[in-house]
Amino acid sequence: MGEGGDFLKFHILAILIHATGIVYSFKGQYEHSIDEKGRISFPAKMRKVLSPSAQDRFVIVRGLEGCLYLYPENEWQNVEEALSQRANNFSRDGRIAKRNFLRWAEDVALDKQNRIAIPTDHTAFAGIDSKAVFIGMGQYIEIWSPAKLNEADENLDSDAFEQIFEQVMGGGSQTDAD
Amino acid sequence: MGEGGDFLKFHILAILIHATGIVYSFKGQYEHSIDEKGRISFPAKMRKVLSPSAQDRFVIVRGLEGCLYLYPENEWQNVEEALSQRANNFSRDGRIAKRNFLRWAEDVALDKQNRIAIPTDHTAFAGIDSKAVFIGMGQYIEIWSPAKLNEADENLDSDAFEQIFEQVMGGGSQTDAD
DNA sequence: AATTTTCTTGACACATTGTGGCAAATTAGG
DNA sequence: CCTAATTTGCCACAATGTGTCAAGAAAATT
Repeated sequence: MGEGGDFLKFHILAILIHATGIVYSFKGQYEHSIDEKGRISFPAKMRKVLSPSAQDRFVIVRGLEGCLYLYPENEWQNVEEALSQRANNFSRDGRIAKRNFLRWAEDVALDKQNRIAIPTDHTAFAGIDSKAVFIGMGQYIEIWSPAKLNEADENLDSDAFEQIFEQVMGGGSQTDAD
Repeated sequence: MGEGGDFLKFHILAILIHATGIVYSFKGQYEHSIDEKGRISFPAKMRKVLSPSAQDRFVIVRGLEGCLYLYPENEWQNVEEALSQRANNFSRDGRIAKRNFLRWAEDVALDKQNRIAIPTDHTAFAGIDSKAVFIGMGQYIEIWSPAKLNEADENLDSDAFEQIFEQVMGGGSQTDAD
């Protein structure tokens, strides 16, 4: 009952939020377990940050350093735009770049229990078996195997980190102007 | 399906998608096997992205780097337009390009089991025998022999690729409301 | 501290997809 | 015509993907 009505409400809300320029961003870290079919529940706190225009749909893609990137549908459009600007089909390098982006990109969606099914290609690539870590990265989310994440942490040069930290935090005042 | 609410949902969704400019495009990679008659099943996830105006019909043509290009019918029209414009502007090279593109173009269509029959000319050209790989490239699809694809991968300059990757993936955050 | 609500996850059932084998239909050649 | 070769369609099985339910854990509320 009233499903159509709720749906309509939902999208009117989406339009309003879009119009008023409210932008949420992902943050925090959450470790969840994956079932044998590759399904993992999406962190509730991240779901609250999801723009309704994403419609609970994502694109998952191979990332750098052996992790996966999860883009809400609405954000992914920006990626595709950037991609078509950077990588045109008329140059060989452009085609190669485009191919190697898109070939590892797939649509995923939240199910009724708020889980996403990570394709087996991607779990294999990221070395994920029974557990995975979601890390909020602002406009997108990284998904890591706990083991690989530890490795990456160990490789972190803490001096370099402090430097970056200071640079970013020092300039923070102008970032929120919309 | 076939319920009133779903019908409504579908059409509201269609309108929203149109309004927000969401354009589906092919992505992902799928390896399927070919039977001895050259038939290969079209990836289900790509079928979901197909515009109804394509009517399950495609044009298959020799591509660059030894692979095949598969264009949905509706998209092929744009290709022909672009071709005739280029042919006019750059007379001799344009004519050659046009001729060598069109002469290897053939119509294919999904059969009732959602397979396409790749002409033997084309499988021979692409070096495809028992397996083939579909790669979504946005507006069209590439079809590769697994062996040739591996070769092509080896030509990928991974440093250059990471650079492009960062540019494209990072570009999402700054974009304002449309 | 007790109760309610939400979240996570295991378990199960069912739907879809990919593929091989085989039959029917169509085409081509003698 | 009749036969051979090719194309197209159909069925069935296995594997995978998807949907649902419900128990337990965690968090929030009273």
